[in-house]
Amino acid sequence: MPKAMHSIDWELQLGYLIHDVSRLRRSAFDRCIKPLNVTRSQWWVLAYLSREDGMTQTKLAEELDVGKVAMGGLIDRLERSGFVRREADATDRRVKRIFLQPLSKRLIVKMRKINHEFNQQILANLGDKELETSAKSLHQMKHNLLKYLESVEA
Amino acid sequence: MPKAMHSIDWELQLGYLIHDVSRLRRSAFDRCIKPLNVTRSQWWVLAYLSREDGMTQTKLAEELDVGKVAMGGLIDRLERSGFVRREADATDRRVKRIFLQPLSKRLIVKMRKINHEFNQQILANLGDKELETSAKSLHQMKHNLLKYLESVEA
DNA sequence: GATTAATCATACACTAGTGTACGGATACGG
DNA sequence: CCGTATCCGTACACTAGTGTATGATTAATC
Repeated sequence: MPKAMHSIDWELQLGYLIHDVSRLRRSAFDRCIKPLNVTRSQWWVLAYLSREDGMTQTKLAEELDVGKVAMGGLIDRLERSGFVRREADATDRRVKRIFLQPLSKRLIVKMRKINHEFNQQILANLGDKELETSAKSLHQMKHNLLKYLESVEA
Repeated sequence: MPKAMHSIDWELQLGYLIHDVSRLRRSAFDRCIKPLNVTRSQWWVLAYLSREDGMTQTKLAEELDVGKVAMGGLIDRLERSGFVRREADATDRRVKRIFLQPLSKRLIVKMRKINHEFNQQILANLGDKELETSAKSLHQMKHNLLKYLESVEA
C-alpha cells in the first residue's frame, strides 16, 4: 500500500463501505433473529420497551427516530402477534401506552444473548485500537450528520 | 478517558453507531438530493447505468444487491419519470435491457458533484489516519458479514 | 427432437419507511 | 369561558424492500 494514498480515496471507500456494512449488517441480523419470529424493527421496539415499559406511541417513535405512522404500524403488528398491548391513558384520552406482554418478556432474554453473540462474530479480528478509532470516527460522522440535518431543516 | 475501557464497550457502541450513522446518512443524503427529484435508490441505479448502459434487469439487481422485484419496481418508476427506457433484447426475448435517456445524462453530472460535496461535509474533522483505520475496520466487518451470511445460507 | 432445467421479468402479499391530512383531546391566551 | 394552537394517534398515498409463485422463453439432457 503506497503511503501516498490521499484522503479522497478513503473518503470514497468510506461512503461505499458504510453503505455496504450497514446493509449487510441488517441482512445478517435479520437472518440471525429469524427463528425468533420477530422482525428487526419489532425487535428494536421490544428492546426499548424492556428498558421502560408503558411508553407513549409518540415517545417510542421519538426514541427510535421513526415516524409516528411507522410506529403505529409496528405496534399494530406487535399487538396482533401478542407481544405488546395498547392501553388507554387514564388522564389523557389522546394517548395510548404500550406494555410488554408475558410472551415478549421471555423473548427479550434470548434477544440480548443473540445480539451479543452476533456483535462478537461481526467484530472478530478487530483489535481494541481499531475498534476505538472506528467508534470515534463514526461518532464524529454522526455529529457532522446531525449538524448537516439541522442546517437543512432550517 | 480511562485506559481501562474494554473492547466490549466499543463493541456495544459500534453496533449502535453503525446503525445510527447509516440511518442518518441515508436521511441526510435524501434531503441532499431532494432538489434533483430522484430518490436515493433511483440515484443508485442511474449511477450504475452511467458506468455501463444497457444492462439487464437481473444484472442490475445483482450489482446493487437488491431483489429482482425491487429492481423491477425501481425501473417502473424511473421509466415513468422518463429517466430510463426498457428495450427488448434482440436475441433473448426474456430479457429487457435498460438504457439511460437524455434526461438522466444531464442529471448524472450534477449527482457526481453533489455526492462529492456531501462526502466532504460528512467526513469533516476526520484525519487521514482515522479515515484509513475506519475504512480498514469496516472492510474487515464487511468480510465477517459476508462470511456469516455464507454460513447461514448453506 | 421432446422433456426437463434454468432463467427473466413480473404478480401478489407482506413489512417498513416517508409525508400529508384530519379528527379528537388537551392546553393556553385573551 | 371561548377560541385557537398544539398534540396524539391514525387514514391514505407513496417508495422500497422481502419471499414466493408463475408464465414465457431459453438451455440442457437424454
